[in-house]
Amino acid sequence: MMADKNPNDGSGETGEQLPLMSGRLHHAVAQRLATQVVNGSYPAGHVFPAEVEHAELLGVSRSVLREAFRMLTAKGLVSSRPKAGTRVNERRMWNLLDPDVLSWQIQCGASDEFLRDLFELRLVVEPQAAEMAALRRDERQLLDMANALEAMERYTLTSPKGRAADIRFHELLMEATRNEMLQALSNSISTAIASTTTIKHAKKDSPRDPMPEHYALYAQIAEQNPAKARKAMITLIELAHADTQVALRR
Amino acid sequence: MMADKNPNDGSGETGEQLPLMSGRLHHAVAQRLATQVVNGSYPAGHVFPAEVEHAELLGVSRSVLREAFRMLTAKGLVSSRPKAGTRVNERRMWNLLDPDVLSWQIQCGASDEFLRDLFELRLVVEPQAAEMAALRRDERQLLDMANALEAMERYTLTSPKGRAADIRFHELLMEATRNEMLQALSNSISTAIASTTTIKHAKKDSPRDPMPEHYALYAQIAEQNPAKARKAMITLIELAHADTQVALRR
DNA sequence: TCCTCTAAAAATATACGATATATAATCTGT
DNA sequence: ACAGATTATATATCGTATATTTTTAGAGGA
Repeated sequence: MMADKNPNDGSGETGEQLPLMSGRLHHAVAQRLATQVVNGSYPAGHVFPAEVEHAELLGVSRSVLREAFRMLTAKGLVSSRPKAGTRVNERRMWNLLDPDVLSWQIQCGASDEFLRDLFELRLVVEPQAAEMAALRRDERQLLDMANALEAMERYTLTSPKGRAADIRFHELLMEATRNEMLQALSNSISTAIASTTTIKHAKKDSPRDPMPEHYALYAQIAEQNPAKARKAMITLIELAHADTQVALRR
Repeated sequence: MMADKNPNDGSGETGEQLPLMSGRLHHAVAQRLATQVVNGSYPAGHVFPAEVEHAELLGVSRSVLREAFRMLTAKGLVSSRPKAGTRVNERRMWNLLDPDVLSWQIQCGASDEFLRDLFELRLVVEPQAAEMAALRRDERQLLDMANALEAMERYTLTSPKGRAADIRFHELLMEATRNEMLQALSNSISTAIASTTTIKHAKKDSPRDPMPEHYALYAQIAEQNPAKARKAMITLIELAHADTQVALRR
């Protein structure tokens, strides 16, 4: 982008390739590096080439490379010190709940343990959240949730609109808990899982209809019945988990 | 730091001041800006001055300012586009669970709702985590937990060593859940709360002895009794919450 | 000979500055 | 209301200087 004296046309001098330049360059570089860190190409402790050399290798300016590394640093993936260079942090230093880190992990072929952990976390957080939502939701939120479900049913999860409605429903549910951090947590998870949903429904074989459990959950939120809302949420998550496993298994 | 032709001596041209230069400059700038974003000095929608002007205002180079903004962007605090400038995002875009964002919020005088949300989240996550830990812990973890508690009792929470032991105990507990994301979540929260603990125990008036509930929790983990471990954890969190409230109330 | 401490050196990220270009908002004329 | 020109801005590159940390070398002592 922009000052293209030595343009990035998708092929760096040594055969390295960026995803063909969409959006900001530093973002593309960050994504590329992050992906390789997350998928283990660069294991913990790995030291990257020196800035000048590395920038040349990638075919980008040093500033761009530095800004890319700043982003990774902000997410705990790497750290850098003069003389020592920039190195990959141990996994326990990563911000695993960061939306980007989450989506990178999924892009890099989510491992079975990753998916297990993710759904386990959902099972910890969201049933409790459903309880809170049942107790604290107001009429406006309830109405919006109904609308979201209607849209979800009309467009189905095979279309982007339908998936957006699904996400919207979960967002509203979390908003109803009136706990900002719970919202942040659950939204990270949902959007991450949503990207797997795309895969899930990409397959031609018609997947199970997800509406019944959604309506069941909605009904209990409407009834302001926390215990039943919790159970409905557990059911919903377990079905989603099963679907995802089946879909990714092939 | 470093190329100091127009050095940052703690007083920018227009009276702006950085926290007197510790560590990396872009980090200091990022911290300064983030603090002001988080505490509401720059409300959502606020547009920062243009890069050149802003850099001059802060008395730093453009690269430094840009890298600082990259970090804030990575944490969802701001976003920037050509011509439109760099602006503060709405709160729901922020990565509220990011360790830095969390600690910035605490530094900027955690509001009552913030603290309420935070402990509510703990009450959602950690009792369940205690259950898992009770079921999955191994002997090594149990031994380390015992050692941590011993150190915590010996040094007490008034000393850094004692607080480190407290954190270590919680880390071990989360490690025992064998769920990386649960670890990440709980560690973010613990370290954030730990910084308030410093405040809590800075006051001279001797605070309540926190050891009994810690030992009670440990005992149930050792017994591999998930139900009782859960209850013990709930007790622990509620006591900690009460202590924190009392301490910050003055 | 071996060890410890200190000082020099080297490697590297960090920081500054000038300049060019792409991008998106705004204005302008149809 | 729409298409094109204008403009403000972030984006991107390059060159250079400096601080920081690690490594190395040397001096002194046991």
